[in-house]
Amino acid sequence: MLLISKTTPNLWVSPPHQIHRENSLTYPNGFIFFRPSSKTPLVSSNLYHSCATIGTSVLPSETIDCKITDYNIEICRFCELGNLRRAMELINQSPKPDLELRTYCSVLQLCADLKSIQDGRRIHSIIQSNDVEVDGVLGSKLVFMYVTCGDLREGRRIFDKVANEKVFLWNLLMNGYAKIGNFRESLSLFKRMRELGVKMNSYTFSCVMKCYAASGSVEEGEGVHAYLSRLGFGSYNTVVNSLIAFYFKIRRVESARKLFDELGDRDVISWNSMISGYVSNGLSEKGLDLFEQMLLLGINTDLATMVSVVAGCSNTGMLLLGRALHGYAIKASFGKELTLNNCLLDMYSKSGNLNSAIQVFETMGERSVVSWTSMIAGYAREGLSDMSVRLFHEMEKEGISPDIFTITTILHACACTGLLENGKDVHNYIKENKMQSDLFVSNALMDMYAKCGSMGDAHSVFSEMQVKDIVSWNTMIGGYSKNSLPNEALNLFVEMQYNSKPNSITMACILPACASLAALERGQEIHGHILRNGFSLDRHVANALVDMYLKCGALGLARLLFDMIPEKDLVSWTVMIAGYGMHGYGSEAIAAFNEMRNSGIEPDEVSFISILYACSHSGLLDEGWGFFNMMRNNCCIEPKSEHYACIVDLLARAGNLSKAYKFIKMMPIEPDATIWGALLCGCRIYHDVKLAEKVAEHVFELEPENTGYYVLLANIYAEAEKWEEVKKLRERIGRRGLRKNPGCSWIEIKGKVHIFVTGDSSHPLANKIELLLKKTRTRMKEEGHFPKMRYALIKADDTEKEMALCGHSEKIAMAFGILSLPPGKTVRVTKNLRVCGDCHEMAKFMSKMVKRDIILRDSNRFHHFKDGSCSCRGHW
DNA sequence: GTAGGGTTAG
Repeated sequence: MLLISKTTPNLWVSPPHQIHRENSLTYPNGFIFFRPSSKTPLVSSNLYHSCATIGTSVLPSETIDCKITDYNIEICRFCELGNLRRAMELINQSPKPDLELRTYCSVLQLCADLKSIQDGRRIHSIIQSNDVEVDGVLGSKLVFMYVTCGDLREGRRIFDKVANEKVFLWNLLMNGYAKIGNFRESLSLFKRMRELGVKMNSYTFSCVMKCYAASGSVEEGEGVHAYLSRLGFGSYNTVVNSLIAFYFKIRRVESARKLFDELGDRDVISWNSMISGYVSNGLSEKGLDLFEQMLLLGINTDLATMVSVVAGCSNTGMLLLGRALHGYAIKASFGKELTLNNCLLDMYSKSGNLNSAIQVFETMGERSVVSWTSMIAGYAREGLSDMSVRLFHEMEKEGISPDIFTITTILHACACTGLLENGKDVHNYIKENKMQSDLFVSNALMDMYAKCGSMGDAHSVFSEMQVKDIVSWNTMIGGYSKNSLPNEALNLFVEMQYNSKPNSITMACILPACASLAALERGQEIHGHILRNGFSLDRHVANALVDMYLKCGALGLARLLFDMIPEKDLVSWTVMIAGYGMHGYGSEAIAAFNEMRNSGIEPDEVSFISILYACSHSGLLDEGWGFFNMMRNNCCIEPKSEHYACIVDLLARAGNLSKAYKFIKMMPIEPDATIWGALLCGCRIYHDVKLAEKVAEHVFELEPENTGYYVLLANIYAEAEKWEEVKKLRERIGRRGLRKNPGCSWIEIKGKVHIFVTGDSSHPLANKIELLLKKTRTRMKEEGHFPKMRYALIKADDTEKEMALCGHSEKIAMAFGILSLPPGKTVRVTKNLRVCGDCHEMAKFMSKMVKRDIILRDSNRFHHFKDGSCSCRGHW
């Protein structure tokens, strides 16, 4: 037996005797589905058109006698037969003053039925030229004709003139406005009705509730609900159906359910409203349960049922049921229905069956903008953004104009794979078609620029937006955070609070900014905000908090928060493992990794990067190799350049420089600058100038603009006192017009960030800082620690070198921290580059001398200095 | 003579 429903499987596969055979279809796989009702819009409108055509053929024009005595009777006869062409011909032939009111009415009715606005206008002008008074029944007919044919403006003009008390016309206009999305006008007509005391009916209330649902007006909607109940319309199923849709729209699922439960005569629309309501409120399972009940109760289903159920299938990943419905739809001749095909296409693409989606797309007869958009989204979902872009151009060639959904989808596709140039083309399209006023479009545009790393462009979109919502702010803040512009992120976060109330997503966006600055106090402030607003239950927020504390050096606090996460996901574990790694707790990282696997969570490629880095920061060579092999052999994850870089790093740090070199040469992928860079770092640690030169050439070729690598090689030369080579390299950097990224360190004290650059003497406490550093140096010498001259990097005598060493920014920041913070408080310093060896020595000594912990975060990892030693144990 | 439910998204 085949199971589709997880909840009540046996109900889906009923034995044949339990159902009404004449009303069902049985499939070889055991599925049984009821036939839908025959009511489909397509069939009924076709039927109408066929009748009109028959009218023409039965009464060809030759059979009409030219000597007609009563034109009115003849015209009305043609109208009854639906032959508008002949009716119009006769009107043109007839002596105008003879035409009667009922004749005008009949022709106008037919014009409305056949949606022939030209003929309708012609009749209107005949009426005007004959000076017939437009009032009462004729006025109504004209309004009816214009509104039905889509000329709402002219219909409204006549409506206002004839001052109608007929509820039918009010309803007609209200619905006309609702259909074109002008809910405000529709509702203002409703208010006018109330003022004038026009007697309302169920049509009025259905329309009004639809408008409130669309505009999301909660209080007004509830008010009208109470009003219509008082008037006794609370039991009309058309009214209740629209109330159900209203409550689902404002996400009051329980209220909708209650109305449905209390509704006496439910029809297929009531059921469909419930199913689609559940599906669009993220409760697809409940929607599918109702569908099941519908089948069991033998209630007819129609196209709309199919559409909602297919949408429910794609949300719950119940592809098996979806496929069965697809087969059924074809047999029930829904196979050509555009909406259903769009739904099926979306279902296949969301469930990862791009090929099935393509098949639906290729075979569907009619394609709308929705079909194209779903297909573009489908390719983007699979990471095939190039295909998305291609399809976008193709649809334009086919004459289908992209709408705002298409635009946001194609922007998302560009964002996913960093297609900045294509994204800019879309931006031009947006400008040409004046779509930038749409909030979704502008938000997607900013997101695209942010993901492509172009924050300048993102900001110009942001600043030009007339209306911003919370998504706009979050996108910008998150963009700055991810693009290493934490100060911009924090500034914008402050500005945001004057305009919009932050939500949990804002928190997850701003925390990485605190993390990258190691701004612990700012981070703690935001943590307070999170607690006060109850955002701590959000998974993303909880993970971002742990990450922030880890990167601010508060490992213990981070672990505490990590332990408090009730359901740790892959991200939580990966963050924690990486945290242990950067703090030098390799074995704890390994323990966490194993704990994660024991709890049933399988590592992905990112968690392997974390664990491999943890191994390299603790010098755990064998363990690192173990994880690298586990990844390839047990987890079948193909290593990427980051993983190879970790292994090179591990080998190089352990001193296996030539092995690392051979490893790079044997890699199945082309090594990038990071991989060679890892080996270059190793060359520095083991002072291998010869290999360094060879490696550096690879690096310079791959990333000629990255000054960090030139500086690294310059340092290797300087440490070997090859001053001539240092000079040459400096010249080479100068020729390329490159400037060295200046080293700087910062420390946060009482919420204020103090930044120091190399040789900084601008600080008010500069003298005291210098004094403390000199005192420390003297004490160090007394105890036999001499300055590491090779780190001075300039050719000078020892006194000058000593002075240059003292000027390193991390030393100044540490000394300032010791002077400014109360005794016993941990000094936390962050540096944008790697810590220098001499500073590292001095930090160890200082921690013992002034009896306090110093935590230094450099660009690579954390160093906890305590009682004269460092947590890195030389692995850095 | 009118209506109520149906697909695409940040």
